[in-house]
Amino acid sequence: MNKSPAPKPTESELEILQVLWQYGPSTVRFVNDELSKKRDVGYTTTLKLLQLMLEKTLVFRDDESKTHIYRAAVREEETQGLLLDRFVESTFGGSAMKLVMQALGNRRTSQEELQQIRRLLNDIEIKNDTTPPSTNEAP
Amino acid sequence: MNKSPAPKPTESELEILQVLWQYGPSTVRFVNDELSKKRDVGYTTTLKLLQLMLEKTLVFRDDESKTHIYRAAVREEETQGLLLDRFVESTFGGSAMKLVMQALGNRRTSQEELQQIRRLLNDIEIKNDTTPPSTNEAP
DNA sequence: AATATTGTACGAAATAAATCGTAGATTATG
DNA sequence: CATAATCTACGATTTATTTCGTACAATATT
Repeated sequence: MNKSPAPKPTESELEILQVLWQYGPSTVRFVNDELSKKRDVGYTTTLKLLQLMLEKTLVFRDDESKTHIYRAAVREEETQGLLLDRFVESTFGGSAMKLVMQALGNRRTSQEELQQIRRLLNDIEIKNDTTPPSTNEAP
Repeated sequence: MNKSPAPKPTESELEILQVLWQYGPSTVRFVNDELSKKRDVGYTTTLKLLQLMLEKTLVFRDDESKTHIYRAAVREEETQGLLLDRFVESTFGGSAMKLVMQALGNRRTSQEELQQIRRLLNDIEIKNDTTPPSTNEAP
């Protein structure tokens, strides 16, 4: 039923996806230049990674012209959500709350950001009131 | 000046730390039994891991008696914070906000939990008012 | 005391991920 | 047109992590 199996980007692949998400379809050269700003990577390394990602269907590519163009095949939010799940599981033993507390607690968060979170909380509460829980009613 | 260099637990080491954090000092046997509840691990695998962790000083061990007892050498919150930083960096391009939004947004969060977060936000605001920003004043 | 059980040490294989070198094709440039 | 620059393909190496087998010591059991 589902077209995509379950792509699971590695650390390096993530880095590449970040670039593609941020700048849109890009050449290997461009991606590599971006990565190089942060750390040291060889061109062929990036190329290879992208080729592997193509097989995993983490990216699509347009090989019309000689210089291929790669673009993300997975959506940012979805992927982040997936990784978040993994992370919450492995590091916080499954408790998203713990994570949020840590993220907010051990970090200087600006007034503006706090405000933003409040708004988000309000939105969520409204949704909770409006659309009753789909699952989890008293057992 | 600093006694600890910078321990960076791997995925498997994390799992072990979780057990040690949760149950306190434990034998290899116990840790292995716990891990085995979730997935399949051989006894010597766990043993080896713990020995490696000992070298990395992720754990201490008491080898008075024949059966050694291991205990976590790193604190839960600290370690989680460290991993959180890495994760925020690699997955959310450094934006803790984005992460919090995702964690709260794409997840059914209970009324209680929301309440808890509100309280936390209040606490943080109070601290912000009380103790002016240590860093980051208008550049 | 002999044997079974349980434990540690440790090398080495299996796996996964990242990096790089080289070959050969295509396009740009003098 | 010849040569340089740029690009892809792909095998092979390197590095990190996990897993396991085997040897041997200590303890418990019969």
